[in-house]
Amino acid sequence: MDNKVLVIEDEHEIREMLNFSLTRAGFSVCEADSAEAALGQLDGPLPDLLIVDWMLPGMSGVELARRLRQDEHTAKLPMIMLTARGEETDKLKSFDSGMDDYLTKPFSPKELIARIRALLRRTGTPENGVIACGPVRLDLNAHKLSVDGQAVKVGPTEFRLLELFMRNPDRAFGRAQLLDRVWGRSIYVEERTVDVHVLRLRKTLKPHGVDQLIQTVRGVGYRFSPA
Amino acid sequence: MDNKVLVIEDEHEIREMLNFSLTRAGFSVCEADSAEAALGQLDGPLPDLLIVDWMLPGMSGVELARRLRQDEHTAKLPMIMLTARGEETDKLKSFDSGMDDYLTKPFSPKELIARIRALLRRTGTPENGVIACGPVRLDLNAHKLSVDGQAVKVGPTEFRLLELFMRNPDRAFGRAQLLDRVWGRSIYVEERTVDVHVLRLRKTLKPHGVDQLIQTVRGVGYRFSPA
DNA sequence: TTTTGCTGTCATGGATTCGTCATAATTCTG
DNA sequence: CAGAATTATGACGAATCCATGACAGCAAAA
Repeated sequence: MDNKVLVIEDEHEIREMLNFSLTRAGFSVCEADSAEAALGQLDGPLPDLLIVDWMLPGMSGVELARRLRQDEHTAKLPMIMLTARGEETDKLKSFDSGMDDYLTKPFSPKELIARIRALLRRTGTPENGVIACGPVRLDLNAHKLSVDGQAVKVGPTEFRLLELFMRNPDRAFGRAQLLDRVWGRSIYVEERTVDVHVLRLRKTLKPHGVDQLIQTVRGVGYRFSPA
Repeated sequence: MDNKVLVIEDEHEIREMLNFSLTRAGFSVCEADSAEAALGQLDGPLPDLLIVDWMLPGMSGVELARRLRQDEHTAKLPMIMLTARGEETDKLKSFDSGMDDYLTKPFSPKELIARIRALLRRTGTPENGVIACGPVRLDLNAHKLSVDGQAVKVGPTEFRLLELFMRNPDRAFGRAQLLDRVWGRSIYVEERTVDVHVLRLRKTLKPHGVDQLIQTVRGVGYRFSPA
C-alpha cells in the first residue's frame, strides 16, 4: 500500500497528526497549508486522493474543490473534506461541490483511514499497490515491474507511463494528456518525446512478448489494451 | 437521473420512507425485505446502487455485503449501509466488508440522497463513451470500432465521420455540414471528398454485412439509419 | 573525476492516410 | 429513351504521422 495522499490543511497540528496516522497506515503523504499551495502541487504528477479542510485562509476548501472539478486534469480526483461544523447545510454544500465524502472534526483517525480505503477501492485505485494485467505485474510499493514473475528493469518515466496506462486500460490518451499526467503540466517537453518513451517501454516489454499491449492510435495517441 | 436503487431493509416503515424520498429525488426504487430476497433480485439486471440495513433477519447486512463482494457479478456494486448503532467498531466492520459508505439512524433523507449522488458520480462511468447500434460499437474512450465484438480497423477521419453519424442516427447531413463538423471549418477540401470517405467507411463495414447503415440521400448527402 | 543510467531532442525512413481526379455506374427528368 | 445530374469506385501523388536509432545534456553513483 503506497498510495499518495495530499493533505490540505492550514492548522499545523492537525496536519502533523494526519501525516503521522496516514503514514503509519501505509500511505505516502504530502502536505499543503493553503489552497493555493495545493494548486501548485497539483501541477505535477497527481496524488491518489485529497484531504481538504473546509476552512482555509484565502481560497476556501469548497472553492478549491469546485475549481479542481472544473479542470479536466483534476476532475476525477477523490476528495474527502474535513469540517469543524456539523451542520447539515455544510455537508450538503460539500457534496454539491464535488466532494466524495466528508468527516466532522473531531474525527477518529481510524474512521478517516477506513473512509480513505473505501474511496480508493471505489475509485479503482489499487490499494495493495499491485496492478496486474495478464502476465504483467506493476508493484507500486516496490516500484518494480515484472512479467511472468520475472523482474524487468524500467526507468522512472516509463514506469509512471505504464502505471497510468494500466490504471486506465482500454483508454486512448492523447500526447498532451500523457504529458500532463505523467510529466506534470508545468513542464514543457516536445510532444514527440512521448513516442520515444512509448518506444522504450515497448522495447523493454518485447522480449516477453507483451509489447503489443501498448497500441498506437493513429492521429490520437496511445492506448493500453489487455488482450 | 433515473438510476435504479435497491433498498434492502426489513422494517416496513423505513422501507416505505426510503421509497418515498428516493422516488421523489428521481430514483427508481426496488425493495427487498431480507438478504435472501435481495440475492434473488440480484440474479437479474443489476441496480446501480444498494442500500443495506445492518440488522436483517437471517443473513445480516455485513454478511450479505461480503458475499456480494466475492461474486464477480456484483463485486463492484456501490453499497451504502444503514446502521442503528453508532459505535465505531460497527462502522469499521462495514468498511471492511466492502461497504462504500454508511449512515447512522436516524438520518436525514437529504443527507442520504447527497451521499447516493456522490457515490454514483464516482461510480458512474462503466458504459460511458460507447455508442452502440446493433452490432456496431464505437468506443470513444478507447477509440475503437468493433462489429459483432470483432475489432475493425478504421482511419481517423472515418472514425470521426462514423461518430457524427452514430451520434445523430436517422438524420441526413449535407456534404457541407459534414465537412464542417468532421473536418472542421477553416479547412477547405472538395465536397466530393466526403463521398470518398463514405465509400471507405462502407468498405470497412462491408465484410461484416452492415454497410447499408450509411445510406445515400440523393441531392442532399448521407444518413446513418439503424435499419 | 569517471562512469553509468536516464532523459529529451532531432533526423531519417517507412507506413498510413488524405484529397483529388478520371471514369464508370446510377438515378432522375423530360 | 436520351440526356443531364448525381454518385460510386479505383488509382495515385502528396501530406501526415509514427517508429527508430543516434546523440548530447544531466544527475547520481562509483
